[in-house]
Amino acid sequence: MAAGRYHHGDLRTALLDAAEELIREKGADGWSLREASVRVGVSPSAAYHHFDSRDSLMAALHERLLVRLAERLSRDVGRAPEGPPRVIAYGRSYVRWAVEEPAVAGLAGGGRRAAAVSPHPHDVLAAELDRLVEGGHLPAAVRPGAEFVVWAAVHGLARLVADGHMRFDGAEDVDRQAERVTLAVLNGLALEQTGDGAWPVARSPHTESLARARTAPGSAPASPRG
Amino acid sequence: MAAGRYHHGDLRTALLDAAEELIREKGADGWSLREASVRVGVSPSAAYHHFDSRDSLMAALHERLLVRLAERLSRDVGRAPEGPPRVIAYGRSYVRWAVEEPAVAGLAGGGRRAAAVSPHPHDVLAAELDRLVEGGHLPAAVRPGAEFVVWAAVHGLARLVADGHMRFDGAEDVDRQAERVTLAVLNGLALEQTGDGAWPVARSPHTESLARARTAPGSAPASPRG
DNA sequence: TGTACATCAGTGAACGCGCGTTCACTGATGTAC
DNA sequence: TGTACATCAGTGAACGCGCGTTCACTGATGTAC
Repeated sequence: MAAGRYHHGDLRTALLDAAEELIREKGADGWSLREASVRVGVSPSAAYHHFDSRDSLMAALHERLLVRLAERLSRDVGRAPEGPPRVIAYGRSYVRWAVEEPAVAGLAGGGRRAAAVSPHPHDVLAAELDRLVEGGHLPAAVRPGAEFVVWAAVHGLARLVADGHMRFDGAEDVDRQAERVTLAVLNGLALEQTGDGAWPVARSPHTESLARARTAPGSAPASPRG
Repeated sequence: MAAGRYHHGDLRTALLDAAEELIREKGADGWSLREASVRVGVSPSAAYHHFDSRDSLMAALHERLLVRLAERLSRDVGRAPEGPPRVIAYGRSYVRWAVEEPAVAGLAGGGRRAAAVSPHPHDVLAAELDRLVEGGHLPAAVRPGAEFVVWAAVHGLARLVADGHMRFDGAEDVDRQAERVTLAVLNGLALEQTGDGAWPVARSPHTESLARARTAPGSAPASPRG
């Protein structure tokens, strides 16, 4: 909209869109500030009124993608019936996303650390596992850290399929594999005999920023419930 | 060795070593033909007597890393007692590798497809699952495609830890998480009620090249048992 | 409603950089006789 | 054992490229009066 105007209107968003599009077309490293600028129809220096650097555009894009993934996951989980099927829907949704947008998912999975963003994929999964415990589908004793077990399994399948290391005949078979993996992990978790030492519980940039916000609520950079 | 000689002796290997070292230092994309050449002490054009292009050096390096991983996995699996502990050792070994060499593991896990190489990580895992069935630790009915379930789980943990998305206090906790994930998947697989439709079985570049070799044994580009 | 002016969000030329790759070349090696 | 010569594996200069970033600038916007 509004082509030919001197002021773009929402160049920040437009640049993020262009970068995302380029990533979709050419892979996670296939975009540049210059090319995104060209695509938006703006000079390469214009971006610097909205981002400090290429890296900070990247970080902003990463946050956007994370939120979008989380929204997609909640939507799909919300449509599933109560109990294990909800977590299975999570797995299916996560893997589908990676299959549909392999390069974008590669970015999101890359070496970049996520800010405290809301909604966050981790929170969506954690909430579902809590429900599973409440509903009596998962022993409370195995709950600590369980989201990191499910995440690992689901993420691994997503990446392997997205990178072409694992191939299936059609999207339905990918769905079924996602179901198999998620269900196996869920059933395996339910079987754990948890002694006193239990298992270690991972931390992630996201859980740590939540913990930080809990410790010093006033200075939280972005509240978990926006 | 033999510095100052006009002919290097084994420039091909030296370039692969330098590229690997650079990747270890600066990440999977942090190396260039030029910088590797400088490090070896050779002009940037010398590489072209050994590789067609930057990409073909990358492919050669990728093969080397895959073989090295497979050797490491077999070694660690071989040291474990019979039964499930062997597969758990596989998971632990795979994840340790990713933690110790995150950038290198990132390369190996990247968008690149593996050639038919021997030994291959897939074969090591598949053989262990076969043993599990033989030993009565896993129902034969769930065996088809089981390696792709275990692989997904283990690979996901490896990548998440390597990328800093999941953090633990020390290597021991990473080991334990690898054990937890692998064991959960194994137990979950054992519980599967397999109907007639069963689950889809994935293919990978490696399994496909094995299948190709089986179909036309004469023309196999690289035999699975060198 | 009209004007002055600060601020905002663009332009476009230029910078230095490191890259993969090519080319004509040359020094070292090894084989044939 | 010695020489001629093909082949192999280097050199180093040059290429064109696209990149992120900077700079002095200018056009558009919006606020104060």
